[in-house]
Amino acid sequence: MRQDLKSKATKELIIQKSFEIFYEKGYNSTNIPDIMKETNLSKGAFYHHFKNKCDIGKIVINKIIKKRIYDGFISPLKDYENKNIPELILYVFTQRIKNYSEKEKQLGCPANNLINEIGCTQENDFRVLLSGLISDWNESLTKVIKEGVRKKELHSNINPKAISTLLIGSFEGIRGIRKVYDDDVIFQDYISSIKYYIKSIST
Amino acid sequence: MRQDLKSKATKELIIQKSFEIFYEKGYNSTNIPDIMKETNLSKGAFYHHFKNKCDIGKIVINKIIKKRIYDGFISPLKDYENKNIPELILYVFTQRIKNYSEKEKQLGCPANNLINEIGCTQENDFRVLLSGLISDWNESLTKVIKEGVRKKELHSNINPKAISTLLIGSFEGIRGIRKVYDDDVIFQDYISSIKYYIKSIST
DNA sequence: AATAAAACATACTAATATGTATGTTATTTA
DNA sequence: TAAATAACATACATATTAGTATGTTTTATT
Repeated sequence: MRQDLKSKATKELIIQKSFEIFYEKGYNSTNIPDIMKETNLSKGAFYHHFKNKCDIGKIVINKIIKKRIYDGFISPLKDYENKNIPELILYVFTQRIKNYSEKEKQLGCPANNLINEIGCTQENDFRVLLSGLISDWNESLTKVIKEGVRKKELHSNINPKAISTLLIGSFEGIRGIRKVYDDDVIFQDYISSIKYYIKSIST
Repeated sequence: MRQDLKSKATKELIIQKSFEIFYEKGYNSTNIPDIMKETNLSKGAFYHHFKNKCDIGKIVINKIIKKRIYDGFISPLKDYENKNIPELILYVFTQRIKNYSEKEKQLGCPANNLINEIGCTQENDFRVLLSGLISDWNESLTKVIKEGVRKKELHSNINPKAISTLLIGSFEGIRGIRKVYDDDVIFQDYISSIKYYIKSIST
């Protein structure tokens, strides 16, 4: 195999497996041997491609988690031109929850898990990356809410940024709390409230 | 010193210091030597009073964190007889945030930190204890919201349990997200939205 | 006062971790 | 095709940690 392709493939394998184990065990409880067992490669391979655990942590955030938030929450907001904004927002925040697998329900949101576990304890780099994820999401959602106001589908006296913050915060909070339950009651109540809430800010 | 008093005092010291270090470093990253350095006692003292780390973890939840939630969120709801319910709820969910110290802003909510870090990864005991904290809180708040409906201070067509879930979830979510920021914008937006939200469900 | 037991302290074992140093094999390049 | 280098594997040095075993001191009991 060509060396550059092989190197790239190995790197991506290690990054992907790292993400999965961080997601399942948390960042601090994951160790390099754990990761490399999953890749069927040796520790030498890891340290050939990455500096250390911190290094892979940041890369996982930038390559995997960032993309997940983009694909799941930002991208679906993009083509808001033709759609009813309140419906679009409701869809994004409830349809995903309805489609979560058992594993995703138990393990919560990868981004939120990292935010809560290492948001403030690890070096500052992590904090900046993680806040960047939320800020990107928040800005995209705020833009859509503003567009909803412009189109008179949302009340004009609302605070778009504040609403965006509440939507994102409540979503992440609920996904966290769901982790300690073994049923979907909390999700159902959340969806019920979000429906009501979005209705209340709609024209 | 009397032996039973001494024993009790030592236990309480270890529990309190454990809570503080769990809060600062997270559960998984805290080790017994870390804790005992803070108490100026030896490791032998720890294992004399507690079985292991898991044991102290559960005790910290039951003795410290449970009480914090009770004192901070449940107890203030108790004397709702004489108060306006929407105002009381708004007060509980915003006043606390305004009074948080820098440390509390950076470190987030002790309960939510544990929920997100070890909610599903550790043994089932933790999950049950942590969900119990949220359930107790949720039930107390739901009761108050129902009382608000009865007193016609809140709309009759709302879903009290769902509203309670959204309030708690958003609060915890926001406290988590705040950890990766170094300013209070996210709190201000949250407070703004919660004010608007509570107004929207009030008569 | 003598004995027992609780409250610790110290020393140690065993397991596990990170990161490095040094091999070996595959690929590239001159 | 030979030298160089990248892509790994293996072995190791070091550190850390949980938990135990066994001391010593303090308090309680008889």
